[in-house]
Amino acid sequence: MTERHQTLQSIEEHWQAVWEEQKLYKASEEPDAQEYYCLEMLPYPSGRLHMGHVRNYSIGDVVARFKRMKGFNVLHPMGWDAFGLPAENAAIQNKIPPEEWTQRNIAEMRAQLKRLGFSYDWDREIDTSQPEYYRFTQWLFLKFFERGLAYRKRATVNWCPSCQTVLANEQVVAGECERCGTSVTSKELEQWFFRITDYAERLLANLDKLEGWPERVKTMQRNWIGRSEGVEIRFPLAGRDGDLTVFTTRPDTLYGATYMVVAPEHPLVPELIEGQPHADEVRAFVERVKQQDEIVRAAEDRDKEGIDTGAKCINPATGEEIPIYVGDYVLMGYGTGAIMAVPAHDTRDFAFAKKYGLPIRRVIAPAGGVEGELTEAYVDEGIMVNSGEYDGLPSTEAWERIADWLEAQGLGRRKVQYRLRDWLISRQRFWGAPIPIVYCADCGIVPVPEDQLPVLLPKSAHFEPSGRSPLVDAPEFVHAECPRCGGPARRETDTMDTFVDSSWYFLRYCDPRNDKQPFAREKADYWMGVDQYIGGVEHAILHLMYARFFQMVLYDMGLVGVEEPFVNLLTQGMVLKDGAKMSKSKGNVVDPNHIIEKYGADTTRLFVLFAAPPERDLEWSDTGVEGCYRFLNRVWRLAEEWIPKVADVSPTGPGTEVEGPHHEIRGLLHRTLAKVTSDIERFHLNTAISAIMELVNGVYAYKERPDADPRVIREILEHLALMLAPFAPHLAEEVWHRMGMRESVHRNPWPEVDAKVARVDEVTMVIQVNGKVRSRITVPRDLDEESVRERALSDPKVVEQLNGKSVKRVIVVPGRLVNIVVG
RNA sequence: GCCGGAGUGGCGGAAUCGGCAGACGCGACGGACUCAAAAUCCGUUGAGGUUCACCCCUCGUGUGGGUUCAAGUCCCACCUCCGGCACCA
Repeated sequence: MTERHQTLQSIEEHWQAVWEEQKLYKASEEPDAQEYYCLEMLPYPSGRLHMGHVRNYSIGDVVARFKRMKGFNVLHPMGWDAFGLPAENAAIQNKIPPEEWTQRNIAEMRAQLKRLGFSYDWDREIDTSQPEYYRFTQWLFLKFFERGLAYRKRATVNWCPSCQTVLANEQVVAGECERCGTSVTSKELEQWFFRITDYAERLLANLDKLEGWPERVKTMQRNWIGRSEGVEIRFPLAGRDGDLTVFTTRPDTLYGATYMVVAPEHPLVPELIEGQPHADEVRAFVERVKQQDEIVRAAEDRDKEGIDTGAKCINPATGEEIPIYVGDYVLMGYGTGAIMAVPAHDTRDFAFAKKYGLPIRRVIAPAGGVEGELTEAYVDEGIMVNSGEYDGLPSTEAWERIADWLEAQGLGRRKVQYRLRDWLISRQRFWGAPIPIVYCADCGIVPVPEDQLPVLLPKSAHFEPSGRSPLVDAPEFVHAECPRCGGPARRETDTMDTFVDSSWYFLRYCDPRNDKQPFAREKADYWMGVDQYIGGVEHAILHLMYARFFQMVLYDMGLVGVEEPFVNLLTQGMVLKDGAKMSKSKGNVVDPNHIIEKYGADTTRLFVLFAAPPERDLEWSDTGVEGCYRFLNRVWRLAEEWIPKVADVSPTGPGTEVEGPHHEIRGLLHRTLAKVTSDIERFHLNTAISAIMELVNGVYAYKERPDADPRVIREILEHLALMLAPFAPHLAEEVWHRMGMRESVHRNPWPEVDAKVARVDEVTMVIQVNGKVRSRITVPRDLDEESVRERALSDPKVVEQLNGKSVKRVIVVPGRLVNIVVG
């Protein structure tokens, strides 16, 4: 093993050097060529690549190399999502500046990517933490600000006590910090937001147009956006002015609203309890609920709690006075923070009404009629009852009629409600793009003028976590001059969420060295949208929705010509070991470096492509890697043995006729080529590889024939190099050159299938009797149905099976099977 | 609870349209080469049955029904696992 291993190693490093020197993968805008933008999600420079990266980038590299050979002008870039917390944590722990730590990691990981031989255009490499990049992140912030899409407000926000910063809703997963897993608490703070909710409808509607996206991801985004149609209804307060507005998706149940519930944080609460006998108790309850953790309050099977405010309002449909409760199951963050409670037809209201002895009135009867007392809420559609003039109507119709009536009375209006919240983008951290804003005592919030960008991060800062940005303690950063009045001013010390950086990087790749603009429109027009985007499904909501939002805003600003950034999306599965995701805490991490060292880049890549289809999770297997290594060596030995013998031979090809076994092996070659081509196109990379393996197995048998035709073997070797090029680029290149080729195999066009050669002349057809396989016959491919039928019926095994029974029916599937139905 | 995806040999996985279930790889077993081993090459390998002299039979794709000449694939009901959302009114 060691000697051969040495050879493969030196092959890889040799070709990597050659490719780099020749800038083989450099992309430029060529108006006449068909462009293809192949993009993989850029990594965070955490230190070293993990197997998930290797898998992601191996898949992308197959696509890029294949499309290049197919004649496309391919853009295949790579860069670094280099801002982020780990760098700052490293600074705190090891006293290394974040910049230095980050650059060190980038250097390491870049070397790993190069060692794996991925076909990136390194001249387009970007680093989001460099001023050349983040000045335009800041520029885009200013544009958002100009358009009213970036704004500041005081709000209850998610706070991660460990990261010491606020988080966007999307970054809270099951009540925990997406990054570190710490339970998230809430804080009331003044923060910067992006008005993504303005785009909720478009973000949702456009999903239907994204035919190249997995249904799964689209569903996740739809759920996240959470559109629902309903009516906002004003309930007049009893015995005083004012009213309480609620949002409901069930106006048809209005007659069944027997009480109201408001969120503890609802602004009307103090007013409602003013002068009420139990005001102090209500106040105490509200305080207690507010203290509770978000997660505790949102916990699944938690008993709902509430208290009567003493205030009442009037149900506009029935004219009844109904009580107003404060309840912990109503959230201030959704709708109006108040609900009309219909216990008969809502499970939550039902539980609450039971607990506090509130009236339950059925207003919708199931189709089968009403029997007995309600034991649980009836939430389905039905026929209206106890609803005045609407009785007897189907509830769906009453929905519309009641909504009409409310609108006519000025008591309500139809409304579309979204679950999506605005994107909280400010972070109380150092290692991010500073928000380009200055606070002036006289002028207020003043944007930094474009010509003063970038707002640079100071060279040094104190990184002890304090719950506020380390920038606060960097006086040279904080002290500023007001751009408007020239007076003393204070610079914004929060930095931007790193998801802002990665929401437009794919545009920067189109024009990465532009120092005047984020990118030139014509370059973006040439390359965008991304023809194939590849990454982990964990970004289904976060990154993929933010990036879509950015693209839409930029589209509205006229900076780009397409509304959606990613035409086709492939979400790759995780890399598992022993059935679990690789993680340091489980101690099941396989370091790509070790595998590359032991087997080389080609083997490493081949294994992650072969062991599972890209979309599925991949179970790591050491012996599986061995198998791939064996296969590549098998190819290598075949080449070593035969290249000397075919050096001066011209290969068989279009127009050459060979017969018998020679024709057969050529047939296998061309059928393999057809399968590999279509398999790559539909991302069945594992079966593409297995097809090549089968071909190699076939050639191993063929080459042992005393009459093996060198011309045929030459044709096979050439095609083998071409087919392997996307999967094992180094070995393919070596074999290719050893056959005397001058140009790179990666510059060669993808070969064409010779359909005539690929076609099989004889096919084996299965003969079934009553659906059970009883025999097989070999027939000429195009034999007509009648003859097939005759041959099948006269087959000895079939005759034996028929044995006097009468043939009722014969089904012939051309080229496949015959089914004889007997009685 | 709602939404999405998946259940196939000892293991990873194949099977474009409803048409030979288990391609390819791993593992295992047997053989060749070798003084021996490694490497390599060649075979066998779903389970059970049968004089496996390679012929043949039965069963078999999570479970139970169904449609069909024919079902891993389509339909109905259910079970298990994974992912997302979850007091969203």
